[in-house]
Amino acid sequence: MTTTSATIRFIDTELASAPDAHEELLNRAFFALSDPVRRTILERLGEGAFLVSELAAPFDISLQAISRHIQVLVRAGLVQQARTGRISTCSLDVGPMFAASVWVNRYSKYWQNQFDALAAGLARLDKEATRHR
Amino acid sequence: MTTTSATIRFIDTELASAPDAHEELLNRAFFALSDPVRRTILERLGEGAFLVSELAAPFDISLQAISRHIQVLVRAGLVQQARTGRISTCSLDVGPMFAASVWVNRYSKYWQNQFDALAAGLARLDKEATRHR
DNA sequence: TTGACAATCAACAGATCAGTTGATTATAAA
DNA sequence: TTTATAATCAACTGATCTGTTGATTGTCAA
Repeated sequence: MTTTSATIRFIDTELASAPDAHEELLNRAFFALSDPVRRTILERLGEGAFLVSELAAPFDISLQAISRHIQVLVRAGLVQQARTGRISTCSLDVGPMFAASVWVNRYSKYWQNQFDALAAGLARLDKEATRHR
Repeated sequence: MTTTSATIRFIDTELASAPDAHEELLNRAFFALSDPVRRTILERLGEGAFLVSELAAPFDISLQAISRHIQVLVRAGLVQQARTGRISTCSLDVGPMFAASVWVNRYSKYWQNQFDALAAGLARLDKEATRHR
């Protein structure tokens, strides 16, 4: 390593003091994942660390726009930035992605038995409809 | 079953004709998941089928707002609605959620070796920095 | 020192989002 | 038939998103 680099970690005091910080991070993680440009950036970062300008190169939009996309990813905790002088190295932090995966995967069990749940729900609604009659 | 019910499936012709329909569905699924109200609705639907008014009851916002939240979920393919008369039964469709899970879980392998990737990326950047010198 | 480069900041325009209230449609009940 | 209910539609407001261009900061190179 030629230069010391201070890792920039996003510290959101408002977020840290909130009672449901985890939920807010889920909001940001899912929102960050809802844009194809940001997903492509994440895919790229899966291969290793890249500069902002390198990440921006494949896209037709301005460097400033890409910089702000990266800021969204940083605020979601998905990406870390380490500035060394004038360059900023971006790398993946899959922690929040793991949290998103955990949330989504709670539904995988319903994948096989959703018909049972649907049937049960319909039966309950039928009973309610009868009660109203 | 007391009444025949026509299952309403969202057919987006613009989406169907697009070359990257799958990517657009991912956009919508992740965006739909980025709101805590919509996630709560999905959690509830994991237990079975519910009416729109039942889903709206726990929230402090208007029924119209909840109705539009559900529309977002339907457009993402996460929820199906079956109208029988004046009532609309909502149920879960975990297909797009499964797709989102697949996308996210591609990164689980980087969870263990991200340090190697980061190290490799930094080494490459070091080489590039040397080349520029 | 001067100039080029990486990256971010700032201000703006257009689009979308999330909530509201009021009107409307369609069914069930009195 | 009249009335109440379930749900959506329509129009509006304030906030947020995404892109742009122009200016600014900080570092490296000539």
